[in-house]
Amino acid sequence: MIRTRLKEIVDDCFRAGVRENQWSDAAADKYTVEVPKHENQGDFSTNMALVLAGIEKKNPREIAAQVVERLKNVQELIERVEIAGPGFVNVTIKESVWQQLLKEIDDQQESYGRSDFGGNRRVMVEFVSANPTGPLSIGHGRQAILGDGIARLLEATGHDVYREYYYNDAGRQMRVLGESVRARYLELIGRDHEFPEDGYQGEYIYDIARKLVETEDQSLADCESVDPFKQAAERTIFEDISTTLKRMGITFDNYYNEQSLYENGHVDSVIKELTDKGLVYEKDGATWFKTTELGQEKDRVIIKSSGEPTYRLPDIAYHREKFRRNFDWLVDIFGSDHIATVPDVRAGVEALGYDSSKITVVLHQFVTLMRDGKQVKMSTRKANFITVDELLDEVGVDAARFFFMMRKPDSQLEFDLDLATKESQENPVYYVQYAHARVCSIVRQAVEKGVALPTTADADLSLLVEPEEVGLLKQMGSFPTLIESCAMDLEPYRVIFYLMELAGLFHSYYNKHKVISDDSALSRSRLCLISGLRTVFGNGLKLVGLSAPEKM
RNA sequence: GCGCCCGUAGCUCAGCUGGAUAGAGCAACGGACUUCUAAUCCGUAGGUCGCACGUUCGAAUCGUGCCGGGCGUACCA
Repeated sequence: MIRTRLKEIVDDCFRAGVRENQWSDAAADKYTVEVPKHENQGDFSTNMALVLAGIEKKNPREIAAQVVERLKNVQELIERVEIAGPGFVNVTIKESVWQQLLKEIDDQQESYGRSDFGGNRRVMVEFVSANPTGPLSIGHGRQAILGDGIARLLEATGHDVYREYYYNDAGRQMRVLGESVRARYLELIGRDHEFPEDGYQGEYIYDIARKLVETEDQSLADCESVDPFKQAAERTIFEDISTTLKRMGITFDNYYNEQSLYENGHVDSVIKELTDKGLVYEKDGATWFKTTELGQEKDRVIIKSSGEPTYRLPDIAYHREKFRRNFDWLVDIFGSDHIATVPDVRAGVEALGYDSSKITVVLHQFVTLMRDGKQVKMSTRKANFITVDELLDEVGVDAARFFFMMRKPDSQLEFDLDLATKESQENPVYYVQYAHARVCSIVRQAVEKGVALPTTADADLSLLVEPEEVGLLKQMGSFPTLIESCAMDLEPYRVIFYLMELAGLFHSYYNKHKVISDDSALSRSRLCLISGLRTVFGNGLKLVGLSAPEKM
């Protein structure tokens, strides 16, 4: 990676300055090497002189001059070094360095952009985790794509990723679900029934009940327990959910259920341990967790006076199990409505002797669905919501993935159905895919015209001197760095922005320059560039789970 | 009330953890297909970065206080 190599050179320069008492080493690790905003500011820029000047109380431009003197003598990589603005040192890289990048891409192919910097660390990504009370909603869709994007990034950077889906099958929600199914079942067989006040009203409840009538006939009419209804609902709904997820290309290594935490005694043992540590007490018939002793504002109920635990308790037990299962890093993807559980879980595992800093929580904001310029209001219980399945029917998998991933998690996501449905033009999904298809088309043309596809060895890469070509090379060269930083920050949306930018550069280039021409030497060089682009577009698209069509 | 997130072009959003002249896409307007796919390109226009102080060589970015929106603040998950 070119930036990394340059950073090493700049670091050497810094250390040499320290050795010769030009400056102290107080600025070590404080300065950066970055890509500047404007084109006339070189390929990379370091703020070392500015940082040093702040510490040493010296004139930044004077220090910059010293930095320049040192870098000037470096033969490797560097074409030109200059001082700019308040004291930036701008470095221009030799064109040949960019051109040689194509060899690297050619060698690495599918693995260009991948790295092993994760060191095979075992990381669990927990996401979706929707309770099986109904079809996946739009909000779950965002989470599914976000979590999957994060998982893919971590895989690409050498982490050992385990995807897990956690669901609550023990609580009140599922009981209400079972009661809702029972009511519909009784209704269908013509018995008296009372629909629960806060029951689930969706049409899918009838479907489940209808199935029960088919398989069980009237045998459940006088059944005391809701369990058969609950189980039937859970089974059917889960089938639906996993079908939907598969449609989006998402699979899990494991589904973990709350019930098992009770069956295996994990919940009890959490209570016991916390009690032993004096962090639990009884009040008003409920059991409380002394979170105030762990830095929070108030204590929290972990077992209700009814005897049922609150969500906190199994959540803590579950996270302790994650630690016990020997993961090095726990990534939780939650909707922002679940934010309240985060401090409780952290406090809980911390109290149980685990290092909560190994948990990273990615919270994402809500999705608002827009149709005809107006917001579509939704509620799961009332069942007037658009499911992920319906969305996929309407806009397709690629558009759904693209739109869900396009925004940073902190922002509310406005999903414009009209825009995503549009088959063309304004729809940004096609912009990137079209770039890939175009690249593939050029390759096809070359083959048809009998132009042998060159390897980087038998092309003169020094012919790639057009500004658009060098610009493309630079963008292609930053791909591996980008993937690493996206993975580290758990931000798949930036991959989308990168690809859009690369596509923009390519489309401009395409409109201005001909790849296959009478000049066979030039054609060969440009075909190498095109072939590199195909690799980067293909790798990038696949990395975020989008298809890379060869024709459109 | 308190906690977290958001506020940047008419709309939807970037802005790489404090840098150099504020960036895209869409919408608007004007151009480019006998030439590797026009699902594309080129150009024009569009801004008190919510407001006000503060921190410093330098702030959209950091701090404080307001304003506006979202989500929490359950013996719901």
